[in-house]
Amino acid sequence: MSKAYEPGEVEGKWRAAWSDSGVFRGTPASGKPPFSIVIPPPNVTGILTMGHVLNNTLQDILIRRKKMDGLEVCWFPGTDHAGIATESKVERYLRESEGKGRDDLGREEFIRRVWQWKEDYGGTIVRQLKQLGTGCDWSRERFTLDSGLSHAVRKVFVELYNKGLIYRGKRMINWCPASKTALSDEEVVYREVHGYFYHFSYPLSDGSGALEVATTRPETMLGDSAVAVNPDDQRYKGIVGKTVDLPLTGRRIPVIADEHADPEFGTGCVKITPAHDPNDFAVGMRHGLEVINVMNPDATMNQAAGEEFVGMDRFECREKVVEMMRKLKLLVKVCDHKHSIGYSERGDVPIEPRVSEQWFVKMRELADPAIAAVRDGRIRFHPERWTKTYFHWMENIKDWCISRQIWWGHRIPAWYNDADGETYVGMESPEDSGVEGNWRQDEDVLDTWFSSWLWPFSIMGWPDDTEDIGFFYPTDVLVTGPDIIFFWVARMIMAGLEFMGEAPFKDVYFTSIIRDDKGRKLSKSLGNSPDPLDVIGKYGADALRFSIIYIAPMGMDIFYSNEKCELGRNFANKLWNASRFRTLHGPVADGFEDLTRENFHSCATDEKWILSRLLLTAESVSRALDEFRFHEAAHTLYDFVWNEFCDWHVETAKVVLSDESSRDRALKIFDYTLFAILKLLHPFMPYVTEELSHQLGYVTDGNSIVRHHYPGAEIRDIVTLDESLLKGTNAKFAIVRAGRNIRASYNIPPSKGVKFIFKPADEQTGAFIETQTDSMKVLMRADSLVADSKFADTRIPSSVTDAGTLYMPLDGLIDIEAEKRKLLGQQKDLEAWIKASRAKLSNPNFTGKAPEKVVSEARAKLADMEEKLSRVKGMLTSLEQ
RNA sequence: GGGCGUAUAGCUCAGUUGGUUAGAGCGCUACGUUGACAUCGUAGAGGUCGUAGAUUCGAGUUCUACUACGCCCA
Repeated sequence: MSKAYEPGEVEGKWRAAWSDSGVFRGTPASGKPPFSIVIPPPNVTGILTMGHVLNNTLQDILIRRKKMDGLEVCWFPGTDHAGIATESKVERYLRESEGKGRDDLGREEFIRRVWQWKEDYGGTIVRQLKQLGTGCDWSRERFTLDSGLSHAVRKVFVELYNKGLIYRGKRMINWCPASKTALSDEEVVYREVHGYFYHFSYPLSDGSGALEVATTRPETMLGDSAVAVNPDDQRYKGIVGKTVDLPLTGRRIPVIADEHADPEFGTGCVKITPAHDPNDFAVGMRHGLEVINVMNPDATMNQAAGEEFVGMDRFECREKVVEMMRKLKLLVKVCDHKHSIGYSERGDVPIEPRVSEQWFVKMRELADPAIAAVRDGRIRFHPERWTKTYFHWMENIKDWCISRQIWWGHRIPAWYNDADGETYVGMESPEDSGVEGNWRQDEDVLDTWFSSWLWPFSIMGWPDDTEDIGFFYPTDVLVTGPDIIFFWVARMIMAGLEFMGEAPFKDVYFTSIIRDDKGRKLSKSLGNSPDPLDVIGKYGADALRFSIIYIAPMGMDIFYSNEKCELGRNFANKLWNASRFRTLHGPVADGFEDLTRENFHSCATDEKWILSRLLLTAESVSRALDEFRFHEAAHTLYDFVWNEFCDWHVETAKVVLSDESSRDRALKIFDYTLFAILKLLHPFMPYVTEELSHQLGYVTDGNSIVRHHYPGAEIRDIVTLDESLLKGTNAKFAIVRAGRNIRASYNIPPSKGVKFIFKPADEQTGAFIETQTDSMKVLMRADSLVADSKFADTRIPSSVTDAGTLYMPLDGLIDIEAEKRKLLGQQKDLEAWIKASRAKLSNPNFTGKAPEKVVSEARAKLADMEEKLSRVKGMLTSLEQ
């Protein structure tokens, strides 16, 4: 074995082996209980991000662990067509490469090009996921535009339409002028911006004065159809019913009374632009006002805005309007104003509220069962607090605008007969269904999420009654980011309940959000998103996986930097070298996997200790994983491997391994423990654990560690836990540390052997330590270590520990002052402790009200400390002489 | 404006149902390294747990208010 772990050489080999052996292929008829996960489908145009790394590592941990638990696991992978994102990305590409846009090519040709692009570049993220080591069932990979999934989309559309839950209507929607399509409310992101309040004066037509209105969007005045005042506003009592001459337009518009006008706000007069503001639209509906749309779909001004504004961009027009009003002396004032405005998530421009005819899903009816499913615990969120966000959204849910004015996606299965105004909605076209008439299909496609919300069952072949659905639906866990709780999680729950009659998953784990080490969100434009493939190249996939889980606390943001992967790399290397140590002692021990309780009883104390610690670690890891505390499981394993197995067991094993009479047993215990460690770590670090289990001979050629059982409570069938043994071993380690400490403070080189004398604090400890001197001598690099309960303090270097006092007699070598300083420090600490402890124990409230156990422990501890203090004082006295 | 979250060592974070004088990793300091590992070892320095109250025999942990920062919704 090489001196250091080289991930590059190992990863490709096992990736191919896992794929060739079909170890992750789910088999419905296996007779084992199922465990399934559907991947949150990444955008087909995307490349792997750190967010994907975290999310998919977590899923892989679940999958591999459940596989090792003996379940029939299946992880369904696939990609999402990502309508607007993909369409604009490919269009940009086409414009750059051949100077042609969407409209130059026409619908059919453009779609053909997008498919071509998808074939050429769309597999990138899938290849990258494989590099991460994900145990997906790639034979079941799906794409949201596959024919089966498209069939499911049409089926759902038709069913909901027939139930009256999908309707078409003219509503005010969020319009993205960049992508020129409608968006759902969820695709609008609000941003705080510095803007201005422009105060305009609108002259009353009868010449009796003017009304002052304020607006943040002067250009919309060209579409005003009224000025509203509050009906209770005394100031304007006599004015309601009059008209004003709308400047710049030559139009005359009414003054109306409506609750929408807030008397407290500004002048109490508000201009009403029904075509360009959702609130104004509602006012317009109430009062039957004209809806005057003054903009084109790209947010340039149209004919209705007036001849001199036609073709201007809305922001350019804003300046011109303000300038013209100023010249007319109708601009009263301009004030700074901070407010939040909606931006298109995709187009990154302010959205334009726009009245248009769109398709909607009525959500109320679908939401209620979905609320109930989370409320009654059929679905559990982790961390639980996300249910609050979920409930709040679900309880105030609005209808979902699902039509998009783009070409890449599922075309809406609705046809119109212009002759008679009929609408036909069906799985197939009216022609194919034998419906007479002259039909044209709706030009629009559906929101991408309208296919994503079916993912957990469309991926399994729905609406056909497939074997996969029977066995793997509902899935077990969903792992995703909290940022798509509305877009995806909530809607999937609704769809699952509506179409399958059963929630699509039982547990939802919301991942942390990854930020850079300065706390900023990772983004392409900031250039602060590390490429996971570079990281894998530099540190290895296992290092990246382990590090990111290790630093990802549940429900909190992660501050990530590539350097943090050193932790995982060093850990993989540590594991590698512990294994390398093992290979230097010969081949794998016979029957190492079948340890019995009899074997355990014949073990050395150090071996009993490591097996006991292994048992407790395995149980704790299993518990943590059951409760989705991945980060805690990673910490538990890291600490056990590094601080217990490597620091202590490997060192003590050197003693028993060098003795012929204990060597075979020692190898067997070592192999049992090391293999258990590799199995426990496998879900986190699949490559290095697979490699090492083969190199060490724990797993045979052609097999995989993932087919071996995940260690857990069954270790109790072998190990008998013994509190006094665990406690004694801790004392032993404390004494070893004390010995190393004395050596270090006197600069004794490791090559120089020394003698130690140990004076135990009590008989029990003394008896235990006497049985441990062989291994302790090695750990302390001592020529001799004797336990002597009668040893009298003298002027020699020493260290006072809870378990007893350790002396290192070395001719003529003692720094009296340093020893005294050390002891005086200890004395001070002990006296402070004892004082506080006595005060506590002399308080009748404490002894009377605290649990008996706490009081007796405090008394025992005080006695120990007093005993230790007397030893420290004794040492000091002897030094004074 | 409403909701959620966070605040513990220089940095990033652990800290179970309240019960020893609060821990880890990284960084830092000193020493060391011919046998698994310099991607390492041994030892060490470093914190009045955001502020102010309350409950309690006892609060990093529970409650209230406040401050700061972050996120979501309108």
